[in-house]
Amino acid sequence: MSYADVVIETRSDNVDNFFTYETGDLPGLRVGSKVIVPFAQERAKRSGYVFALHEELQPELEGKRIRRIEAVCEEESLTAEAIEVCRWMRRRCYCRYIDAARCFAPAGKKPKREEAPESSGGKGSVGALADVLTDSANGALAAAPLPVPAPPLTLEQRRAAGRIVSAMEAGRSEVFLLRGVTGSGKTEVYLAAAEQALKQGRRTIMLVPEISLTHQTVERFVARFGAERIAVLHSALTQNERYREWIRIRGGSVDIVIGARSAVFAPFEKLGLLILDEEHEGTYKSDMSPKYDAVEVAVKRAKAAGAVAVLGSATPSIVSSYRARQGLYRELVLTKRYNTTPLPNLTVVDMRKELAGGNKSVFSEALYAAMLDAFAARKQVLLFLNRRGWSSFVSCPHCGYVMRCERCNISLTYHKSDNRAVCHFCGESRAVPEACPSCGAEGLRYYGLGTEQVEERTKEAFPERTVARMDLDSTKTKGSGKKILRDFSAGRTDILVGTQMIAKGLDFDNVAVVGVISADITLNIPDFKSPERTFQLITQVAGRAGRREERGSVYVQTCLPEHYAIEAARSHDYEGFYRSELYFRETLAYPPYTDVIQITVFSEREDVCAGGAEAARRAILARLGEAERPRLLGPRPAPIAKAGADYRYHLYLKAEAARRRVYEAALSELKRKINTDSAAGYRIMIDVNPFSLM
DNA sequence: AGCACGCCGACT
DNA sequence: GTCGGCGTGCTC
Repeated sequence: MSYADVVIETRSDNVDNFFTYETGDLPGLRVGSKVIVPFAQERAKRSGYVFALHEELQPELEGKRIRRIEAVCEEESLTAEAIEVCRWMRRRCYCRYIDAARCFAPAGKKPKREEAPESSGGKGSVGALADVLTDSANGALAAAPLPVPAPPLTLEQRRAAGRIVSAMEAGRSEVFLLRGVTGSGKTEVYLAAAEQALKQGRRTIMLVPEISLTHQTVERFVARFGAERIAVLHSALTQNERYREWIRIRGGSVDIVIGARSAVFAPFEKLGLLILDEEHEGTYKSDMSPKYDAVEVAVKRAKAAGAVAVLGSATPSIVSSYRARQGLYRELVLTKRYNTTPLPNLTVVDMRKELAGGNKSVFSEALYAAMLDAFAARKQVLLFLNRRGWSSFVSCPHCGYVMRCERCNISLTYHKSDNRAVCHFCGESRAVPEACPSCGAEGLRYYGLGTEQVEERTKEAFPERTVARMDLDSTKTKGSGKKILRDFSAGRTDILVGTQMIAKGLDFDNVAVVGVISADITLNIPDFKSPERTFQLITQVAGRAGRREERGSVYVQTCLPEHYAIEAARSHDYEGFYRSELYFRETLAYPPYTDVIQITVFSEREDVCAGGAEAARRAILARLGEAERPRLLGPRPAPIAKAGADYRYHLYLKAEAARRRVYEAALSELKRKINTDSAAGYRIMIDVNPFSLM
């Protein structure tokens, strides 16, 4: 007799194990098969996935009723390699088998009625792709692009591509970390690798942080390989289109999938290559359950599929660089800019000195002068500030009262456009009171800069120039973001003020000056990743200055000019930054030396929640030992994100990377115990290395 | 005794 | 999650 271990489709937290069924003599049944099975006393049949096959019945099941698999659904079945990744995801993400399997399962809904088969591709691929490209900022579009041959590569590019290609030729499953300064031609290396995969009859997954900001990369893949064999997965696809694309990819008529985070689960059978562009980007971390990191999934999937992974960035994450230097990844470096444009000249301006010298304006003297020069030369200027709104907090100058969100306990940002104080965490807003609610004094004051205010100050300082602003608020209506970028690209705007939205991926030809209005905002966020983010953001936004043969200039305004992140960004010194940062990470027990595990306890009742969090803390110490005490932080109440949400408490555990399995065993057991205890009144969630510690 | 209701736990 | 089993307690 032959048996299959099946993971059943269910929403319940209680059911996260294998159920053994007789296979009967179903043709095509294998690990990964989607199957239809009877379950419990239910009338309706359930679906599930085969995780293992065996000939002998497990001894503990002797005497139990063993039922039979009713059918196999071949067209929605997964690969054995996907199942292997699911087993890993369950441990790493503290999710259930079925949650991991659902990531690999067809996205979207099966169309109700089968439509007549469309000729080549269908709207899901080429048509929708054209939509994305025509909507793009620069408007360039490729209707039926003809394959473009590869341009000659530089020596560095050839070397990097050569090492990837030879690993692929030899069938070695390796991970490459490709560090290349902005403009060094990483995309050509990706294309060379994809060409090799194609030559070997294997498929490629290309991940980008956000599809709408990466149309240029997409266009180059389409130009090189043609649209018919490429599927672009993007948010504009409908549920039906999504399903059709999944089937099309699985059916083998696609060689290359390009998409955001979730495309890492694309249902390829002969996967040969995974590319992650801008691998340091936070968008690779899922914000929904299961909270996977697409970089980790890609590395795991490459190993399971015997494929090669290429992680590319100008500023690789500290974790990835560390792994490379531990020998887990091969490091490839591109130091020269493709078109020999020199790196921009970066000046750090000490804003304390400006203030001491009587300059209270938004612009340092140096930035102001550089802007005047740029305009004289008919050039454009980008001004970057990573905070939207008018001012970062509203405070009483008499007693120090600060307006805070009642639910989230974070300070409210004043937005002048709608004259309200807004919580950037939950979105709630309030009018600013006439008098201080604390001491009764009249006249609350606005402190700290936001893009709204920078825009207004810029208009005041340069009244003869046109100024536009691009941030979450100015791009809320559909198409407005694209219009802002089009106007700037076409030269109809002289100055573009914006948040990190303007730092990424966009290529402008005529920008001579980039001003970072205040680098301190990102630097002062109380999160261990803030120096890393600051270094990456400055490096990225600096990459927008100067194109072609002209050298751009960048002015970084800060009150902390001696900070190592600022200093390293100034001298384009990735190595120096890496060394300093690694030292702090080791001293303070942060990644890559540990995993920061966020444990969220939630309940309808605050006292139950607080009690549950305390109980969880004690259970962790009991299970993992008192030695963990200094690595276990909290519990403390979490900011509440949305109306009607449960009360939430956070615990953080800095878990030694070397003992990962020990933590996985202990915490998954704890989670299961609590979440299946119907009397507990609270539940827990676990997020490994969360995007933010808020 | 007969039945409604709610909680518990198994589901292969 | 879902359903049946079973214990409790009310009603006839």
